[in-house]
Amino acid sequence: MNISAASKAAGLPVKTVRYYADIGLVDAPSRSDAGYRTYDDVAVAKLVFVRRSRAFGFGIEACRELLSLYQDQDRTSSEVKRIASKRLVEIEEKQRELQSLHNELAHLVTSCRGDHMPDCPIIDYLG
Amino acid sequence: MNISAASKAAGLPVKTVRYYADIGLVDAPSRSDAGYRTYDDVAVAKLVFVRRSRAFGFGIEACRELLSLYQDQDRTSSEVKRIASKRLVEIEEKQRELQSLHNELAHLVTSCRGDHMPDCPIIDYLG
DNA sequence: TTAATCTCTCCAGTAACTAGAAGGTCAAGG
DNA sequence: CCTTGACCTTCTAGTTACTGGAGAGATTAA
Repeated sequence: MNISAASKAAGLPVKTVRYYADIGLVDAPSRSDAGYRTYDDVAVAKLVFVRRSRAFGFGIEACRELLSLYQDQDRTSSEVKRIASKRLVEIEEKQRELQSLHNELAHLVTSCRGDHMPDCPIIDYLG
Repeated sequence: MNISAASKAAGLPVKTVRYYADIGLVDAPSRSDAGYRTYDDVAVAKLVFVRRSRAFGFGIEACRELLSLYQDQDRTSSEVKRIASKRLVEIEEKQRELQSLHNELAHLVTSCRGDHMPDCPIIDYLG
């Protein structure tokens, strides 16, 4: 498989596939005589794993840890759970943050008449 | 006022105060004989305005627009409301995204036993 | 053969700062 | 007068996770 086939199979842009090997997140693929990267199903599976992990918002370093656990037959589920729980806490923190932003901003937007006059509670609040 | 006093008054790091002038978000301050930046209350008020806008998650370009409306006696509140509403929509989109992430991840974390065994629904889901 | 489509590497840019280095300035104390 | 420490200056580079593009070589189909 050349890179574009692997890219399609993994659901990642070609550039990203190359990037993940560049930073050592996945193994550097073997090369054809012409220097083309060649991928097999195992390599693609790892790329898919990373894509799904990234979709949960895990950072590259967390993906690195998860991927290593994925490949480790002797892993314990507690290690995985610890990493996932940490991400969950981050998500919850972000949710609270956004909720509070939303409350405030929604209030301001509602109270702004949005007409041709300059008076505006949003600007007043910011200034 | 030198930069550190302005920074404290505005509630922004010194580096950020310099940065905002570098990118033309706020006016370049006047300089003392020695080349020190000097700030007055008006300049500080604008920095505070930017800090509050950024706290709502407005991007630099949005801050630029808001700041210009702030200083424009002939603004209409509808322009302000349009920008704020746009941000509100972004926040809501992000909230939905996080909610769905949270649902999925919380489910996985709950169903993972987190013990010394390798079996793990989180890893299974990712792989 | 030739044109289209891959692929390669390398460089630069994105958002919004932040860290640090090297060096000039200022006010207070001895 | 001198020093010490806090402050200021500019400049470069790093952060996250890619993404875009240039220039050049490889492969494939007609």
